[in-house]
Amino acid sequence: MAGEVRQLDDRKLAVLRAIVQDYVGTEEPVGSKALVERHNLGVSPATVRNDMAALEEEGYIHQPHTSAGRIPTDKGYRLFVDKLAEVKPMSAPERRAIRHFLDGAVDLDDVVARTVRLLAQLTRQVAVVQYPSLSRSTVRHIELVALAPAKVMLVLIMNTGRVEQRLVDCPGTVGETVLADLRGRINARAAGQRLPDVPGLLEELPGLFEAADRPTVSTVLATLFETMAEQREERIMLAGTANLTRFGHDFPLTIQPVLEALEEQVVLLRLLGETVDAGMTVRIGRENAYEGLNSTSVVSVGYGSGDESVAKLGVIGPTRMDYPGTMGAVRAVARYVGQILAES
Amino acid sequence: MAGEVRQLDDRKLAVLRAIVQDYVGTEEPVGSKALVERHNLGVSPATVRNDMAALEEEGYIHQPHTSAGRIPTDKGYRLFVDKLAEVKPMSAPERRAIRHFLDGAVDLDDVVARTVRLLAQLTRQVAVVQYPSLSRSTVRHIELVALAPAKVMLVLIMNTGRVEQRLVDCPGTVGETVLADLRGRINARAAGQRLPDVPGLLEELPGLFEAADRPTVSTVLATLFETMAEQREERIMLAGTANLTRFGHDFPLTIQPVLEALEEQVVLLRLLGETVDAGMTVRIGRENAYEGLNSTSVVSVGYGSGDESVAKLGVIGPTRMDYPGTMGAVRAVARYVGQILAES
DNA sequence: TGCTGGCACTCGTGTGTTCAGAGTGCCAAG
DNA sequence: CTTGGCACTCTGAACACACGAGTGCCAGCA
Repeated sequence: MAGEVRQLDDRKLAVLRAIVQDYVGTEEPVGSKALVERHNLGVSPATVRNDMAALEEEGYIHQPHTSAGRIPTDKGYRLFVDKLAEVKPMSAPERRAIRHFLDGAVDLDDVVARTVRLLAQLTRQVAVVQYPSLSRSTVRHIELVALAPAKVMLVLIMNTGRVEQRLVDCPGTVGETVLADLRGRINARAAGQRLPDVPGLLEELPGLFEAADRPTVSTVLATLFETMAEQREERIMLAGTANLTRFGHDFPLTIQPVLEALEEQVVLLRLLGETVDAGMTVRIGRENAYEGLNSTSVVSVGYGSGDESVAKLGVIGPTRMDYPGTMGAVRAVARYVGQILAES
Repeated sequence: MAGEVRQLDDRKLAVLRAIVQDYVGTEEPVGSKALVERHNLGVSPATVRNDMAALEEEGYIHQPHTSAGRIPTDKGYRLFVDKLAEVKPMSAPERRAIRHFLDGAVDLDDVVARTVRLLAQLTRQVAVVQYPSLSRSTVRHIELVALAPAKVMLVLIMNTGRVEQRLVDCPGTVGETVLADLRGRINARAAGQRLPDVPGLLEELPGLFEAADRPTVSTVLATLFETMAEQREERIMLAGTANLTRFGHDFPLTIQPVLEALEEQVVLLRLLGETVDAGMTVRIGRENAYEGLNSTSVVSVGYGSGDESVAKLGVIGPTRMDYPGTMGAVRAVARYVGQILAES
């Protein structure tokens, strides 16, 4: 079976590249003649036809019917992305525009909202941005406020600027001194720690209080842990669904499952979750686990303040998309969001 | 010009009603023959034709081309909704299902999320739910927490269960006693008041403090007012966009502007804002101010805990929709959400 | 060995025509 | 005012047909 992945010579690769580029541009099957006209390959259509036959043999392209041009397959796009395309850097004016647009953000919500819109606009596709994830972020401060004799408000502030609050009904009256003590101890241990580590660090805390106060302490802690756990089911923001209308000819069939997928936060989260931490991830067509997205490609990447990624963002579009341009836009936006987060 | 709105006799109205019902069901222009067959009108097709001619004359129906059936116009739907249709109450099992589904909600976000999903599912259309509006809601409690010598956290809790928080950078160090004093005075005046009224009530507050503390007090108040004002630009939740695929034949053209509208929170807010406070509002086709929604109808209603509405919800669908059913679902959901909010 | 031009063949698309059916408007009679 | 009848209109489906784009194959040439 050594021939399975036969070596393709340079010209065949060039032909594949040209096919992808043309098809992405015209949205129509591309034939040998048009190909040599538009790209100067230096050979005749007949030669190209031979190469095309070979490419089809290997499963990189495919023709809808005899006597039609060729269309790249998922496998063809894959090869294109892996070997034949380079991420197209944004132009200086584009970079400036991105920077400027994101700089205007006033808070975390606004950063995410602007990012997702920007990404949708730049790529003219559906953009998805995950809120900076709690499980990756660390505790900046935890505040406890007595609102009533047996009611405490719990506020959790994270390094990403995100704030979560919860009302706690305590089993008994809570003294201000106990509360202050608890607040101090919690912050001493938890501040600066990653959320998932916090429960372990606070385990022994109830034991340090008098028996009478223990139920209260436990209740507060339980709520705190619950808040952290709940929030790990993270939020996502979406934009550019109107771009789906430019999807293709066989509209309703393609678009409906996509719209359904987009409404399911869980699906989107899993989608982004598949992003490899290190670099940009491209999932093409059937490579996507969710079958509603089998005719789409997902380009995603992690972003974060500093060097580690706290969340992910990406775009969803037809497999027939401009990969270099899309990847360039996604990378650029991720980079700038990271900077913005680092600054604030 | 007395003839402009000529009186239509009962049978003509019955014919209009039948046309609307049939067209909504079949999505196809309805002719005189089919009409007498499906509804027992007790007259012949020829008679119906005469009535149809009259209805067309008055602008209630319209035929796409000669020798085609009739389609209701916006004006026809309007008459149907106003005079010919009754809101169709939900069945007992449906009501139970709604109740049960909403009862599972754990917090405000969850209530809104469940509501919007439920509404989309019940009506098989796009559902829109506005978060309980701050401008209508009242202050339950305002909390000030000293986080650092010159940093105060401001927490605003509303009767809807919504909580907003803001960090305040004070011009100078803030004493705990001053803070406690301020907290007390703010709550004494603002608690139970409607958000828009609060600034007026706290106007004179800085004057009650010593000159040294006034800058701090002013800063805190300014932030508080800002928070309230900012939040008045309210949030909206959306579901059921996948239902747009069932929109019609001439797909992309119709759906794109709708998707665009749905992405603009501002548009949606204005849309819901047009809801008349008292009862259910139905905007049909061109009655909608936003032209992207000219071929859709919007059914909306206010909801709230107790008797006054704190926010609005509704659905967006094709003008060719089942008005009685949709209105029934919208009304029922609004009612139950109100109950849930009142209970919690 | 590999490229090229030529050639026959395939097949989808667009155009034109026909035909049936649904629906209408009008009219005269009940 | 209602009804049955009738001639007319128009759409949509079905069909035929020609066109052209595109292919595969082959023989010749570097």
